[in-house]
Amino acid sequence: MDMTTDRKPTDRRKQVLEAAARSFAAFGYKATTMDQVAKAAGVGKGTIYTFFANKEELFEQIVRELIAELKVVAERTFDPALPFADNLLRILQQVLAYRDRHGLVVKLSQEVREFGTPMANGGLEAIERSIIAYIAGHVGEAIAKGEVRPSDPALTAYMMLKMYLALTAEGGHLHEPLDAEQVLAHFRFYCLEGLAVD
Amino acid sequence: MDMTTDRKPTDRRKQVLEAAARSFAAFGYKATTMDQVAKAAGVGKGTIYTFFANKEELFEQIVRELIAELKVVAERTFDPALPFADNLLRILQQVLAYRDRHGLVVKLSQEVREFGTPMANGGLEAIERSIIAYIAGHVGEAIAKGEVRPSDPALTAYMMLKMYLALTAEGGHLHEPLDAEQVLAHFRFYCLEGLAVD
DNA sequence: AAAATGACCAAAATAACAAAACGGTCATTT
DNA sequence: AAATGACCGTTTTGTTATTTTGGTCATTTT
Repeated sequence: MDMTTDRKPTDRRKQVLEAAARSFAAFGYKATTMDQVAKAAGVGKGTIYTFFANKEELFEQIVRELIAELKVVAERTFDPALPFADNLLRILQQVLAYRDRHGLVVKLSQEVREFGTPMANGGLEAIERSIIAYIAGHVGEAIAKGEVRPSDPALTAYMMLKMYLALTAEGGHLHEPLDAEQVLAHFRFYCLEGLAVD
Repeated sequence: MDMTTDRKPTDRRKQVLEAAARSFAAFGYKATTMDQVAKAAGVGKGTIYTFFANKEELFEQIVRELIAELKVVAERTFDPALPFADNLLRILQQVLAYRDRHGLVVKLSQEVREFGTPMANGGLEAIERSIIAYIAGHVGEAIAKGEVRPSDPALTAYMMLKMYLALTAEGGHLHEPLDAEQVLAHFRFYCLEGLAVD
């Protein structure tokens, strides 16, 4: 019997997790207090500590759940019938769009920019690492199938994410923003085809 | 007669510039005071304001000088006989190495990380923009000569810088550091040749 | 007369201190 | 046995006093 997924009449653990998820997304890591989470979850503060050793572990669990959601989005987007490049573009687009619309990620990004909260930064890095690891898996498969030239899958996945982000958000004031179509076209150009003449 | 380059027995303007350059490099923008610069330059504080309207203009002049130095390094590295790809790699390597060894850039980077000083950030962005603009010029020429496939030179230069930085510094904890040779090989692979199979 | 200066000022940064809020514990209650 | 909230040492925040800073300008120096 799995004690973590079990639905009791009053599932206090789930209540805590849901209240914490809402609070971290609304106020960020630093401004979320354990008293607040306890009140929102309708449990005593001490109860939280029967499930989670401390605030950090509670937060890490919330981040783990978000990463699992991202994986679901990615798996739903992946189509084995499509060529690697199309899957890559579709997955990057879907996963990053989901990520950027997710309240928790938006709030944590703001918190890192504004206060540099180490925990918030750690959470965002964990999310980024999981995206890279997921892409790296597909890159590895594509290499095995001979769809792309051999390389270190992890490094290639990292470079792809960085390039995609450079074309979309991060560029900021250094180049005028590109619409979705332009981003896809440029990503194909820079990352897949290369600049060299034939 | 050029009053700015003229060498008088006591060239106060130059004294101020040199003292300011040393101070900004040693203490950053915020922690450099005008009293300190005046003392180090051996002039009265009021004298600084006969040459520069305020602290910001003095700082901007120092940054302009650094950018000019970077341009000299780049021009010295550029070899018209070499193919575009080789020049690009050499220039990126030389310019970024010079930049990263320059006390002012190192200190300003630390200041931005630690305090987010807007002026320090603005200075670093000006340096980055000037590097991109310089590379863009060479990209434009390479396109005209048919050495690389057509594209927006400014965007391409921006992407090249981002990729190079992703392979060297910025990667940080997300991939193990690569030595100079590996960086060059990977940069060629990702940026110039592309991932697509022939 | 022109250039240079440093005492001076309002505004901003910092230090010092008091008060409030925080994460985490545990004796007590349910 | 599970849940709780009053409680505790520590950290964070709010407040005020003090210092420092960028910039000016009447005076001095050249």
